[in-house]
Amino acid sequence: MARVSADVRRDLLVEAAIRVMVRDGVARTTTRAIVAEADMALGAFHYCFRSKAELLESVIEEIQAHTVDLALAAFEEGGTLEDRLLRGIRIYWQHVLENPDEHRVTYELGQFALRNPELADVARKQYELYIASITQIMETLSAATGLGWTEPLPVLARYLISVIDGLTLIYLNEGDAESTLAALELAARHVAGLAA
Amino acid sequence: MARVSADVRRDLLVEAAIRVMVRDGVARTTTRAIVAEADMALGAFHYCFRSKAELLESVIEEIQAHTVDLALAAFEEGGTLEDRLLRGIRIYWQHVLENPDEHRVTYELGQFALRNPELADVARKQYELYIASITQIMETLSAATGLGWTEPLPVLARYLISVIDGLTLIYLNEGDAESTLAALELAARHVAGLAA
DNA sequence: GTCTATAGGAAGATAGAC
DNA sequence: GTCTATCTTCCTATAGAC
Repeated sequence: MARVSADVRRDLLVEAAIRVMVRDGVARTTTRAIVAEADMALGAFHYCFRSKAELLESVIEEIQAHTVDLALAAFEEGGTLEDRLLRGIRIYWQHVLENPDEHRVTYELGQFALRNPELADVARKQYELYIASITQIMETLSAATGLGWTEPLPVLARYLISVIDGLTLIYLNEGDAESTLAALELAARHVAGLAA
Repeated sequence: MARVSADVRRDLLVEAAIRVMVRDGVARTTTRAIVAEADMALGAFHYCFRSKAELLESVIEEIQAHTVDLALAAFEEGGTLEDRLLRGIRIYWQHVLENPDEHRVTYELGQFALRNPELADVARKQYELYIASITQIMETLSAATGLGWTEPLPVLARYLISVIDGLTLIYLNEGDAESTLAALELAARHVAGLAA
């Protein structure tokens, strides 16, 4: 590859890594597979990143930003609180149906990071960010509709994330899209009923 | 090690593998680490199991049986439907608090298995078994209290599993035991309210 | 059945010519 | 900055003596 700044190569490698992860799984995403996907020489890897862990940190941050942006966008627009909640859930669900492997990577990366001392902090921050984002969404929803929540927000936020996470995981493992979506909507209506 | 039948060695290796997984994670559970934990020679591995995948299959089945037994036991004994549901949830939660790494292994194994062609079937069956077990528990609960469910059982079963799975995952990643248990009880009471 | 020794390969990381 | 060649380590699996 002709002369390209190391900064640009960093981005190219992060994107290539994500493609490999989505296609082959995190465990098979080796430095060799990444540089092959990015069409670079193996040696290029280590003057762009000090180590593989450093690349993974960038990958996690990239996916994080992408996910949070998607989530915030999904709950935009008006309607009753229940409408907005249901609409957000359906947009999310559509994304899962269309990109199941992308979501699988999220879980794999989380677990991989937690087992790696160099990445454990990043993994914990990932979840904290998700919780903060959902909390923010729920605050926006209640403010926009003038309602309050009958349960503490930290509890509601964890409840909603867990349902979304858990149902996604079930769907990825078992594949019954219909029952899973029905369960998701059941939970969304439950949460909507907790606003008063 | 003195002369021991290959069958006994199989069991010893499965148990050793589980200990290593709980301690070090699935990714670091190599054949070498397993035989070391079981205090056997490396060569012993391959006249007990044809391959590492064959051992992993046994590990998954062992953990499966153990988990289902625990779940069924947790929902025994009498009381109202809500009492029994809450009691079962709390017994489960106690187990998570006391054995977090054991639960982490469940998720890791599931994902590892799904990415491995030789184990993908086993992984799918694992989830089907969990769904069937929860379905059975919910049928027992409604029969014992003379109530029916206002939502289809396949939906309720997936909902309950997802909340349990999702909240466990959040707790393992983030560690707020209090909010997580509160969210778990919120879901349990919601489910109890769906019986009529 | 049981062990030691080793094959055969893939991983992350580096050295050093250009 | 860029590449090829290579170091070192660790993996699964097997061969073959006892």
